[in-house]
Amino acid sequence: MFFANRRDQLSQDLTRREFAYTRIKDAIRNSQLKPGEPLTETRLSKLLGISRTPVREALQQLVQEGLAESVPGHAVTVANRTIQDLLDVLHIRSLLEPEQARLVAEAITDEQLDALETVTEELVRTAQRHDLLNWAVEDAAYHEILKEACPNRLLSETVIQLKTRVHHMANIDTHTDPARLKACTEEHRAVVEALKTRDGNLAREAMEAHIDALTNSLLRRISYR
Amino acid sequence: MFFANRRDQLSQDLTRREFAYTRIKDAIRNSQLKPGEPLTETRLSKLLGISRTPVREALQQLVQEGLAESVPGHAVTVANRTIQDLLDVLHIRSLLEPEQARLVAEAITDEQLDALETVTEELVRTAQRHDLLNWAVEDAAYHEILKEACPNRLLSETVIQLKTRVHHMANIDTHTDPARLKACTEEHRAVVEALKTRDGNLAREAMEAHIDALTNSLLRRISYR
DNA sequence: ATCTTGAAGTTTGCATACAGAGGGAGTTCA
DNA sequence: TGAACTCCCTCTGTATGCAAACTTCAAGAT
Repeated sequence: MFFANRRDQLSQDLTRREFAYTRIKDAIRNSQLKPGEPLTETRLSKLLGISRTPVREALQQLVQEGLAESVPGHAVTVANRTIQDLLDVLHIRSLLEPEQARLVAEAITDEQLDALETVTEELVRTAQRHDLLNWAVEDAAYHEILKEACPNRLLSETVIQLKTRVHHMANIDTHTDPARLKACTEEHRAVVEALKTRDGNLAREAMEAHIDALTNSLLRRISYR
Repeated sequence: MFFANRRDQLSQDLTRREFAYTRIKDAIRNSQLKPGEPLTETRLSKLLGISRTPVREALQQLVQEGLAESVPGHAVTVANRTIQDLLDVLHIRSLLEPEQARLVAEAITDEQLDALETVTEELVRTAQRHDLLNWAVEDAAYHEILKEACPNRLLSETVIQLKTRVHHMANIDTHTDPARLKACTEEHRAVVEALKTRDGNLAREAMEAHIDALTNSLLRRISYR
């Protein structure tokens, strides 16, 4: 159901809009809300126990982030992404993330490196248990650190935005394959190792290798069908 | 004033939200609304002759596009962009647009090439009159065609989004310099010429040269201060 | 059989009402 | 003089009401 736990429903320092936003977004991500499904304002507002106004604003945000689609004067629906969308995102990431890695390598602080180290260890641990949920959490933390360490914030934000756009496809993404998940984690670690040297080119190459691996894994998966 | 002309105020096939959005966006672009200025919902709704609801939604959209900023529980303000923001955008564009040009070169149709040709002629004409307003319109049309012709739509949309993010800085951008405006137009034409050959590498290089020129012009301008 | 029409019930888009948060002026107290 | 408090006013966040648009579905027309 939409709310297994009502405890955090309206925790003090969260506006109703933010509350609705995170709930609906999570529901899309874990496929409780399926692609193409109409997101009726009244239905959601009843489910969430709030009025239509904040729900409506949350939906607008989701549409702008590409997680939902809207035809004016018509119900908002959950976005129906394709494999091609995933490939498109990867293509853009292959242009942005290596450069991001390069910039980060030349600007990262020791504290940030330590933080990355910790996150990487968590990635390894969650990958071993095949704990996809927490792996994704750590992956987000990883990107968050890169964002903080990158002199070009907009670049990092763009990367994150692109990732969230197709995040609800994680199930058909490479991460369902346990072997691939571990390999992916190793690639993350390789990037961190490169960052440690503060050699921009090394970091760029490590990130390139990572995105290439993601892409190839996806392509291989497609060709199997 | 906010509305020199009331004639198109609520033209039939435009929702009030879209109406508010374009009006406020235009006002930000031409500096009728200045950076840091608070965008009070009631004030705007009175100015626009509509209620707070669609204004509020328009503001939300502007915030997500980076043209405005919002502190929760506080008025939305016009974003205060810096030269560094402009440079950051150019850096990202330098990663994306050459690749976009490459993809377009390999997929563009004859009709789209014709359309680009027409737009380019308009760019030349407006540049000669130093008609910045219409030049910007044609530039948008130019990018719109590239978007249509690019197999990776998301890539094109990302580029457009990045451009709009700093579009209201056009005044301190390179375009205030007449010579630079003409040069810029020539670079556009060079890209189109390259696209005509349908040679991906040629198009990529032409676009690279264009972004580099933009960046260098901006850097030169900064160093003068 | 297919297209048109139309009436009922949803659903969106917008307006408006209201409560609580925030900011500022003036006043009190140290 | 300056700090803190209070009252007032404005503004945001949210709820709700209402009309127009849209969907659906079935009856009627071609």
